[in-house]
Amino acid sequence: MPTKRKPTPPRGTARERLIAAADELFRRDGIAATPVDRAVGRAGVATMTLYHHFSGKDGLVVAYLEHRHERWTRNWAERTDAAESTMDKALSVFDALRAWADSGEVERGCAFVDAAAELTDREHPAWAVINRHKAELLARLSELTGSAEAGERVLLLYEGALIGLLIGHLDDPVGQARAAAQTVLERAQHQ
Amino acid sequence: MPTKRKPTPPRGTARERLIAAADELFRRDGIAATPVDRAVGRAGVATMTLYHHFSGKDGLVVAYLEHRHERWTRNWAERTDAAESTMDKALSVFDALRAWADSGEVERGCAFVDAAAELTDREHPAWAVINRHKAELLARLSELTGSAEAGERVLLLYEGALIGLLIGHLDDPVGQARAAAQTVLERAQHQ
DNA sequence: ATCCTCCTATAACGCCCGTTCTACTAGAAC
DNA sequence: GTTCTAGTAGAACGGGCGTTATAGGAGGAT
Repeated sequence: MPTKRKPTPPRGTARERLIAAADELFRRDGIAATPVDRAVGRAGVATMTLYHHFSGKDGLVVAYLEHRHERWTRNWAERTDAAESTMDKALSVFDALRAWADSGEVERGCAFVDAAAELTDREHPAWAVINRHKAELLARLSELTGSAEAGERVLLLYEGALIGLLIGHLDDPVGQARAAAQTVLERAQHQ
Repeated sequence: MPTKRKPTPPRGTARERLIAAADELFRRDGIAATPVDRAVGRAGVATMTLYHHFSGKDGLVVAYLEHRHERWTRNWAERTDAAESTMDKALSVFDALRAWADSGEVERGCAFVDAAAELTDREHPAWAVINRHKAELLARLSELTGSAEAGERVLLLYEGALIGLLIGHLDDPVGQARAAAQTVLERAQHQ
């Protein structure tokens, strides 16, 4: 167990710094457009260190997406817990998204949508993470809304909001999506 | 005016064949992952021909997106014209999308979303086409639904359906989005 | 017949990228 | 103090890509 190895780029193990650098660069510039050397330089480690910790660039991409998934899941769960009514819990995904967006994390939309668009080869190991992320999202939304159909429709609005954030052609995609979702849910329970 | 130059890859001018090849390859494999030589080979023209007709790969990307935009606009307009009620006209974007998807054009979602995710540099000339496409989409939807807000909400559902088609984690994203949009529009007019 | 335009064919240039090799270093564990 | 682990540094390999240069051919227009 190492106490501290290299204080140059201050905190964390080499592995953590690599993931943090990938998180920043893959998100901002895209996966294909980010050479491993740039991520390695940003993390302040040697090139070989990447290959000691991951299978290669693909492995780093997988770790990056898993890291995103964990952070997002945690962020969303906090919002769900903070909500009081059943309706607010079902809509908490939009509150989490707004907080995410306000913190500047989403200038470029959703990491998983971007990755899905970029990695056209479905055999790429990252697709397993993408599929898992979206499946868990749908499962949780179905649970919170009380029906698979309602969960699916809220998910559609959530993903529409993500595109709105990516392209930036709408004033307030998250607010509009939340309002539309509320309408959809009210209709679902009045019936 | 040439009558016919080269019958090897049967039809169209060199320019048209280049765009057709780009349309196929950029869509299937992604823009960055498609080398110009492959598009050139698919079109059955010489490499230099690409540079006679376009400013380079970027120019071909722009032409590719413009071509997509025109085809989509035509396809959608046909569905709108075929619809009878105001409601069906407002929802015709989903019928157009379903026809598009059934014809196998959308195995990988929306060309504009993919391009937006891939081209992280907003200065890329393709972004002008992306912005124009989404702006026209929103304007037409607002016109058909009768309000900017309703248009925006239908657009969110449309884009959610696109992501559903890209990732393939939903059974029937287009049908669910259409049904949710109908709910949203009914609520909008009862109020 | 000559010109002009469009297109072809091939090769090359310069650059970037993912990965690997080799040899080395510094601290922790024992 | 020796051993082990994790990391470092730098160079190199093999391959791919966008673009350009050169030289030439084929067909309609005049």
